[in-house]
Amino acid sequence: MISIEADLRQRCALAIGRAFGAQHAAGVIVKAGDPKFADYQCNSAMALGKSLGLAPRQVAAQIVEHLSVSDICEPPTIAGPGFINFRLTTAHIGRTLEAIAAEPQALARAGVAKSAHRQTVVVDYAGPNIAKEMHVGHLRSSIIGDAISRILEFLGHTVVRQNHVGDFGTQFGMLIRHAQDMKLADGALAPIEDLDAYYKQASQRDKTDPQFALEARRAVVDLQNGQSQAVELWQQIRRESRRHAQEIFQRLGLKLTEADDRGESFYAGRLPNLVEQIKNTLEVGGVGSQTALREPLGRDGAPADFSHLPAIDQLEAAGALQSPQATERVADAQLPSPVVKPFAAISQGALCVFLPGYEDKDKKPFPLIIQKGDGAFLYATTDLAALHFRIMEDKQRPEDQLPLHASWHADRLIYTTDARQAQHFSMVFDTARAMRWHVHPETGHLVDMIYAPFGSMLGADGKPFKTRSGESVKLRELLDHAEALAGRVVTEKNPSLPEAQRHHIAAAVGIGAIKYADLKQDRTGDYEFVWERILALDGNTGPYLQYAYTRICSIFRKAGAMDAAPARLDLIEPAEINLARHLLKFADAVDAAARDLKPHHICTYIYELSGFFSAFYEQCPVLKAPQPATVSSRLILCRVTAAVLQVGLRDLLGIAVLDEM
RNA sequence: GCGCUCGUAGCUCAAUUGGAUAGAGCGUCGGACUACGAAUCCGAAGGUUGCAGGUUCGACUCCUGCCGGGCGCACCA
Repeated sequence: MISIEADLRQRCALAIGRAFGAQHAAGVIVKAGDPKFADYQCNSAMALGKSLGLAPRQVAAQIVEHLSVSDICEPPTIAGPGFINFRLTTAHIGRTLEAIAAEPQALARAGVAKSAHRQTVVVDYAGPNIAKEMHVGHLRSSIIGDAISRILEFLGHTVVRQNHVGDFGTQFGMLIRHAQDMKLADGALAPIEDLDAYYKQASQRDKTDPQFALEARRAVVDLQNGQSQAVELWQQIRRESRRHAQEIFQRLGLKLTEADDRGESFYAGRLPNLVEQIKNTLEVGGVGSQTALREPLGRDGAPADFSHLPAIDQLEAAGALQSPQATERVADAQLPSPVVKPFAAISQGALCVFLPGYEDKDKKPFPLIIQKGDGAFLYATTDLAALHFRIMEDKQRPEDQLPLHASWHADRLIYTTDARQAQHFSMVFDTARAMRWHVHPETGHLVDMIYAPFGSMLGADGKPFKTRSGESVKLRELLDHAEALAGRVVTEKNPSLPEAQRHHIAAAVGIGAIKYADLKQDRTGDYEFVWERILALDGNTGPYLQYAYTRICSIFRKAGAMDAAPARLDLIEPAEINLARHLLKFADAVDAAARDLKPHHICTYIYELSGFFSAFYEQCPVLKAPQPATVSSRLILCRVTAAVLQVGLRDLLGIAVLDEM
C-alpha cells in the first residue's frame, strides 16, 4: 500500500495535466483535510485559477471532471474558494485493511510500502567522548538519531549509522599528562567510574596549571602523529569507554553496535593529506582556486548570490600570496572583508578556511580552524575527514567497509547534534562545497548534507537539566531512576506478576517513557524533563501507549479459536469507520517523519490512533459482539491497530511493546 | 554588536510546510466500573497565536520593524 495522500496527489496531477496541460501539473497540493469536511483535500485550484486567469471554483470543477478516483473515493465535492474534498469510501477502507490483515508481510509493515527512491544515508549520532561516563548531554542525540535511522531504514534506505566517538581530541593530552604524573599501572583504570573521576582531575589541572596545559597540548600532537608512548593507555581507556557506551546503548534499545563506531582516531592517518588538499585548493592563487571558486555555492547547493556585497576584487591580495611562504604573511588586518569566496590562509598561526557569510563580533572574517598553531588537529578537521570519507572515498579494507561489508558512498548525510553546533556544521558543509566534496563520485549528484539539530534538555525550572550540585546527570543513574519509578507502579498495579516479569516490564516502561517524552516533541525546541510528566500514565506518554497495546493483546489472548478463520471486515459503527480510516493514514505519518526527519509526527499519529481505538473499544464489544461475523470483523481492526502500534513504537521509535504490563 | 533559534489555553505541547470555525494532554469542574485490563473512558470551561505593519482569495506559518527568552561568535567538542 502506498500513502493515500501520495496516490491522490498523483491522480490530481494527472487530472490537472489533462485539463490544463502538463506544465500546470507540478507542485500539486494534496493533504489531509479537516475531518469535518474531508479525509483529503486538493488545494491547487486556487493557485491555478490565479495563473490561468480563471475562477478557482471553475478550475476545481474542471479538475474534478478529469479526475478518476471512484475506486477509492465518494464523488469529490467542491467547497469554499475551490477546495476539492475527497471522502474515502468505507468499501475501499475495508478492502485495504482486509488485505493488510490477511498478508503477514504487509501486516508486519502495518501496510506501509518501501520508498521508491532509496538512498545510502549516513546518520551521525550519539558521539560520546571516551573517558567520561555518558550523561544526559548524549541522550537526545542518541534517541533521536536512532529513531531517524530506524524510520529511514524501514522505508528501504541503506542506513549507515556512524557513532563519531570523541577519542582523539584535545582532552586526551590532559589524560596522558595526568597519567604520566600518576605513574599508573596498566589496568589500574578499569571501571568507567574511575576514568570519569580521573578525567575530572586532569581537566581541573588543565584549567589551573598553565605548564600542565602546555604539555597536555604537546601530548595531543604526539598522539595524533603516532609518536606517543601513551598509545597503550589510550587503547585501554578506549576499550573501557566502548564497553560502557555499548551497555548504555543496549539499555536504551539503540540499534548501534561496535560496527557503527568510527571515532575521530579512525581518520587520524588521513588528516595531514586532507589538510594539504584544502590548503592547495583553497589557498588564494592555489592550484584549485580558480575552478573551485569560480562558482561559489550557497548553503543549499545552489550558486550563492554575493551581488549584494561590495565588489572587492578577490584576487587583490593575491600578489602577496603567490608563494607558499607568502601564505604566512596574510596579515590579519588585511583579510579581505567581507569574504566573497572561500579561501584558506594562516591566521594567528593557525591554518584556517575563511568562508563568505561568517564574521566575528568585530565584523572581521571568522575562520574555520582546521589545524592549530601547535600543529594539532581539531574537530573541524575530523568532521571534514569524516565527511570526505563518507562521500568520496572508495572503501577497500574491511574495516573501512563497516558496517555494510561492501564499499559505499553516501547519497545523504544527516547529523543529529546539539543546536549549538549549527554554525560549526554550516561552516564544515560550506567548506566541503568549496572543495566539491559533496559531489557523489559515481552518480555526480549533489549529496545532501543535512544538519538535524535538537534543543536542550531543561529541568522543571527551565534551566539546563543538572544535578543539584550542578553536574550533568549520568545516563546510567537516569535510567536506573526511571526503571525504579516504573517498577513501583508495576508492583502497585499488577502485584501478582512474577518478579522477573515485573522487572522486565519496569525496564520497558521506564526507558520507553524517557524515549517517548523526547521523541514526541518537535526536536528543534528545548524540552523540559520533568519526571512526573514523563512517567505519567495518561495523556500523550509512553506508558499510556504501551498500555493501549497490552489491552489489544489481552483481547487476542482471550479470543483463542475465534481468531483463527480469515474474515471479512464490515465497517458499520462510526467508531469502527473512524478507527479504520485512521489506520490507513499511517503511511502518511511515516512519510512526514521521514521528510522532516522529525519522529514526533509518528508520535502524534500513534497517540491519535490510540484515541480512535479507545472510542472503538468502549463502543464496540469485540469478543462479546452479538454476531460471530462481527467478532471476526472487529478482530481485524484489533489486528491492524496492534500492528501499527508495534511498528510505530517498536520498529520506528525504538520503544519496547509489552503483551502484559 | 552580529548570527541562529524560539514566543500558540493557567502549564507542557500540536497544527501534514500558505488552507476552511487554531487542536491535544495536564490541571480545574462534572460524570462512567455485575461488558473484552479503570495504567481507562465521556462531557464542560479555557485563545486578539508576543506587539505593529505588509504580501493575497486566504497567514500561527512568508516579509519588515519592534518586545521578550535561549544559544553561538579563533585554535574545546
